[in-house]
Amino acid sequence: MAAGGRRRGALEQEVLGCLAASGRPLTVAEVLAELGDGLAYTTVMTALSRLHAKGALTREPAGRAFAYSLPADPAAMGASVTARRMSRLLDSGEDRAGVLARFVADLNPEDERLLTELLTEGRRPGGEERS
Amino acid sequence: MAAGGRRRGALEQEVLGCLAASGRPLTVAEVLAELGDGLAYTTVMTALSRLHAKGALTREPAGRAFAYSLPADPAAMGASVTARRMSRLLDSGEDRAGVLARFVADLNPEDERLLTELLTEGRRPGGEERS
DNA sequence: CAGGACCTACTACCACGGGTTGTAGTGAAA
DNA sequence: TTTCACTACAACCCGTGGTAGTAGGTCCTG
Repeated sequence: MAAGGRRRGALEQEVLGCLAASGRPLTVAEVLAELGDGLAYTTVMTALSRLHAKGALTREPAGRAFAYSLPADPAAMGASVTARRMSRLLDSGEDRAGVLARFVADLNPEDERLLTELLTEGRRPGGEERS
Repeated sequence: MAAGGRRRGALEQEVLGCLAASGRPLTVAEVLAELGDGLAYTTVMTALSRLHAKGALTREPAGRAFAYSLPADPAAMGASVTARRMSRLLDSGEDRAGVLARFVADLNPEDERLLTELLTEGRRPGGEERS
């Protein structure tokens, strides 16, 4: 980060603000134009891509670009980010089944009920891209 | 950490080594005696307690002390640590159900099958203390 | 058709700060 | 005296986030 660059998280917050103000999916180029800070295209692209990778944004193809948007339910962003982090932890280990077994063992009965429902009735949160 | 203290992770490794060499659960005092480094009781106690808190060790009451031991299957330590980290992530959020729903949505069919089994047949890894 | 614009994935470097770990004291209880 | 939970401080370092270039591919225009 060169002198004069943003504080940690500041760019991401600006990007999120753009998307919230827009109310429709935006491509990297559109966000870049909105920010108007002389940033490199790839800086904004990386920010959007990272936000998507950590579950904070959804994206859909728009021509040969991607258009990024906030989750349908913005309040769900936190849940999505946390879930993705959990998934990454699960992926980082070697004994996947062992991890899952222990994770489940620590759940409370309410959680178990919910999971059972989700797994048996195939309910899924909708509208999010599967990577 | 005062000058001459251990590198990060070294104390934990020594403690784990004690437990592995012993082959039976050890109390803080016993580990302290084994290490024999002039450490404060509470230093060793904190190390053991933290290892337990992150899922690396199990413990059982031994009088008014706790006796710590490696998991029954030492290979399972990694899985236990990862599972605990996942649990802590889940606990850190606000929308528990939303997190779980999204986490499950990202699982592969094999994982789902396993989870379904665990949840419906009540299988649990045995011998570990529930906190 | 060639060149430029646009886009992505990949890569890389740097700053930073939050989480982890070593160390240990205190207070209360047994 | 021993033990635990709680608390606290300092050092460290890994993951995160800002920044941006490169390579390869697609599309559009002159």
